[in-house]
Amino acid sequence: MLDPRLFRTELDFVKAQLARRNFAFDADAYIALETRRKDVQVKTQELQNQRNSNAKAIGQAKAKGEDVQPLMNQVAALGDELKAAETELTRIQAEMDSIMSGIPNILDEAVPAGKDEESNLEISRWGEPRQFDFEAKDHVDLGAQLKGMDFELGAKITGSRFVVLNGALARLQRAIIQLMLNTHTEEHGYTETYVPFLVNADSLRGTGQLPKFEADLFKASSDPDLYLIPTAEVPVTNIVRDVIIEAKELPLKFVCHSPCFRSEAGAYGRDVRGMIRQHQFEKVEIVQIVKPEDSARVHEELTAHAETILQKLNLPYRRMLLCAGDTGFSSAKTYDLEVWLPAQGVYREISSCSNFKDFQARRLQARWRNPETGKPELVHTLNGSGLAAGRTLIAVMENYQDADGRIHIPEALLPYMGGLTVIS
RNA sequence: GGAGGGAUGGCCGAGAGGCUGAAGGCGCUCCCCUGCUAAGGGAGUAUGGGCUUUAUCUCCCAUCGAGGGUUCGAACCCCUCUCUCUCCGCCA
Repeated sequence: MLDPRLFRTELDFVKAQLARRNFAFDADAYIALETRRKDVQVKTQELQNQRNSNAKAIGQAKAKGEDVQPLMNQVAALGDELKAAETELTRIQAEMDSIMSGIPNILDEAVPAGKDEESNLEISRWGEPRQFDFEAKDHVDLGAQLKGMDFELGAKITGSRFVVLNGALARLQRAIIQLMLNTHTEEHGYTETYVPFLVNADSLRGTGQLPKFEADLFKASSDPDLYLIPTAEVPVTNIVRDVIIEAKELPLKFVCHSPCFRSEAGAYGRDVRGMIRQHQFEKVEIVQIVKPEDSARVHEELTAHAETILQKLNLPYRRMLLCAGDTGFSSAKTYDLEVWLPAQGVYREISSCSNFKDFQARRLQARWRNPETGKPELVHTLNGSGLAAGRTLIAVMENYQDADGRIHIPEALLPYMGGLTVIS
């Protein structure tokens, strides 16, 4: 959610910024509605004021034992008018709320123009893609050969885009998760959290998935509606919903491993092969709640925390700054980390690290008490995958394969593999 | 799943149709007192919104778990929902 004051005072700026995202914003309609809101709100509050002072006068007259009938007659007409005004105000506010909650965040100045991933900007590159003296297999072939990755079984049990991992590959994924959790807690100062994987609609509104992106979510048929989390970002960031945090508590740093569930209706036809795009996958998420002045610096740090995992696994990657058209709805600035996948010879997204600034915080009413003003002010929220575990599994398999299709365990994972050094 | 109790400010807790945005206590902040510590005295201490060119104060509106209703007037009465506690049942 953007600051409504920004719309009142700097409408041209807002229009220009939203245009960068190709977001069509009907400023005239907005102004008309806002003008109406102001009129109706002022009128409503005046009527409420009248009602309150009338009621008070009646109360006082009654206490003195005076006849209240003349006063009662006087206020009789007020009720209907007030009710009508209140109804109208509620309707207008709901309409404005619906418009506001559909407007994306304003992009950081550093975000390059562009309509899709073609315009993303490469910031840095780490590691050298390994030269293979044989034809590198992709994770699907490797997984089948090792009898540790079964998509048909996933389809039988549930449906398409689900997988069953078995034996050493299942353990390898767990080892990857362990490495990530231990690194972020022990080296980067994050607090490990365990959260619900089903969340209510308020939580999804808080982080920006609702109302616009319901089609991407799995909804449980319960009363009230609950949704499977698309990322741990949702429950973890909602820890601070409706909370005023003391300045000395900041920054809050959480790391959370969770399964993620994405319906992604309409995504069929893209990345159909293998574990790249599944309805369910494992991810380790890092989240920070910070003072506004710190968020730009923390965004760099948090991205570096995710990069640490790739470096420990010695996986070549590059850091991309997403362009305007590719940056998510709630984000002001996003870095994607893309890992090298040798079978396809491409870099593929394995982490997305975003600075939401106060966009989520405003929806969440997540605030801190600024000691300088003594007032509650919005915090900034950030998060990043640190990393997507399923895709990390793929990357390890493909980058650490040998000519026989065996997987050599990266050194950083050896402590978690119970003595296993090669999966064959 | 069944029966019953509860939800009020940072915390505890009074309040049972009108002068209650809310007694009292604790905590916190500032001031006074004090050689230091302790004790004591005084003042302040919810959030969102509106109006205003902006800011601050005053002012106005809303909020006592959430949403409806009754009423001139609701923390208080009625209905629905959520959460929570106790007991019973079931259970990893």
